[in-house]
Amino acid sequence: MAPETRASVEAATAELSFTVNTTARSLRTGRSSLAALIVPDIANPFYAQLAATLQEELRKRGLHVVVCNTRARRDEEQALLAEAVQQRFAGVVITPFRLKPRDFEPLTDAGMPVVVSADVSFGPIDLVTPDTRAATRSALQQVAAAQRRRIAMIAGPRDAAGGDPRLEQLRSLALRLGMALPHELVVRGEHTREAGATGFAELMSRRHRPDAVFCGNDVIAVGAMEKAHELGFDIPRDVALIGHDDASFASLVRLRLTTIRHPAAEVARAAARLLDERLDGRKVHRTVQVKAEFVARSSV
Amino acid sequence: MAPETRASVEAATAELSFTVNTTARSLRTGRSSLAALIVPDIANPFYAQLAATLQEELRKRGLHVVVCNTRARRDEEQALLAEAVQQRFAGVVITPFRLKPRDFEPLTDAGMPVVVSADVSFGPIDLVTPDTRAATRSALQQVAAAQRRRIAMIAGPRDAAGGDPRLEQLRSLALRLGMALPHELVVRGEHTREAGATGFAELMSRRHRPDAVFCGNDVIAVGAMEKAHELGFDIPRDVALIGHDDASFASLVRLRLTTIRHPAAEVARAAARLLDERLDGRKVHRTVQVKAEFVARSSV
DNA sequence: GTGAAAGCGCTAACAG
DNA sequence: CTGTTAGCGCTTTCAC
Repeated sequence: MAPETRASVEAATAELSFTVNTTARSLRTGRSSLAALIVPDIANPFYAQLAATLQEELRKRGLHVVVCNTRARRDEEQALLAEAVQQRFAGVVITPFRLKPRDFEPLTDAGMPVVVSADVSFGPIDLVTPDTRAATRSALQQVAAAQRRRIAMIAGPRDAAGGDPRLEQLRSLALRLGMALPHELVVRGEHTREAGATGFAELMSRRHRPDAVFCGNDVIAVGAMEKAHELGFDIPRDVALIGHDDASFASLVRLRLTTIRHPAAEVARAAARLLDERLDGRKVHRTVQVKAEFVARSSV
Repeated sequence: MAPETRASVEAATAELSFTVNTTARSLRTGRSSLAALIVPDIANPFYAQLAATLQEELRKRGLHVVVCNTRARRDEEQALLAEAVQQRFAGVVITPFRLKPRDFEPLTDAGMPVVVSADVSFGPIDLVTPDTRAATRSALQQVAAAQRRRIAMIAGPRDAAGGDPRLEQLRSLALRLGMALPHELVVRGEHTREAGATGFAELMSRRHRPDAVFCGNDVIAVGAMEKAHELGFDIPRDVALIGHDDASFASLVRLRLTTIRHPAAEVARAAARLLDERLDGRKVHRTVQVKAEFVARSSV
């Protein structure tokens, strides 16, 4: 290209503060620079880490990541998949929770690249899946070595798509190692701290208590931990606790951190409100102050 | 609308599996249904919670959230702001780290709604900011009540935009309460666990050790905590530790959780690679297995 | 090398 | 209430 042409174009670009309109580009080329990440709960540090790394990787290809939370609800999962087609996203990475293989057909029919991250397959679709067998066996062996024989699990909900492979695997491996995972020591709930707390309390109220509790993920495990403390159980002396995922917090903290609370949820709500008002036509700028709070815990 | 017309349209819609092309819609209307959230580190649970709530709130208005990580780097912050204009996003919510007020001018000139979430103002722009004064005072009072007088801080980097309001506030309140925050007890680093660990080690190697350490955020505090354990310091007996933000993990764990590690970063990399290959034309589906790992910590 | 023109799929405006 | 049309800003193609 002639250097003078280039210079004149660049001058005009700066003058008019021109930037390409990627919407028009996408319409013309049929290619969007956005990929969707659809997960049950982006506030779960496991998914947050997933989002961070995915974002970094896809950036190399010029793709941005749209993060979508389903709160593990089937209707939201479906709505988000439909939206991905409408938006002509470049691709979708999803951890389905209550979706069925059929739900993906519109996407694959439309030729949209889809990658599923899950313990089990969701049909003829790209899959990233963990091989947890050896790890679960190691966990059981360590439990057995500590003379623990009564295994329990706080598992995910009964209606999750693909069943509960973590539970099934634990059951079959426990059997093989001569340990019991009796039906009354399997409790179920959502992947939340509340479910973990409730489940743990329930398990420890059994006539024959478990001496090791496996959890469907680390969020459940943390709920169980908190309840254990509340009920005066010592972990691991009274009962062993094993999570799933190694979400960042799992290794982190040895005691409760005293802190100055900056309320993220409140901040987000305020930001959303400000954006809303702008979209509704507000012209002058506003400031919202949210109140920080000193939270005294055991590190002081 | 005539019910028969409606029926015929819906039949055709289903027949051809038609969905609106939101790209074309955006081009025509000039309105995008995407808002950007630009933060230093989405893997930091504080920002993950922010993203989750923002997403939920904006969803009510039909907006999706594009999550962008800057890794606290000024060049990435600038690139992302420029990208927001190009993409004609409906709005931007950002926690700037090394940006200057001038960097926002192209956005405001283009009429794009921008909300800043930060401790200090970044010019004539909507702002969500925490009021940490009373909380910091409470923290200092509790520290003083425990007969601690030598305060330290592991602060953020020196070149952060807007200085370090958390440090300034701590210094001025400490002074007012008759406590010392001597210069040699202020160390600086990025908002990472590594910086927290390094900073803590440095502080405890001082001739006159601090008896209370404040941290710029909870990620730093966790790094400090780990280093304290490694060096054999007991918290809070030997030294008090105070964080900032109350990121979800801050209150959670009383001991190190044994878990089965599901490597989120590896999963993300695999998913990105699969997406890549699809975009490059691969037609058959593939499965990637990542290895889970049993991580024995103190809960078993 | 540069210039002109068509058309991506939609919405908004207007005519019937 | 329905049908027609222009044009959003870009990329691609083809002619110069």
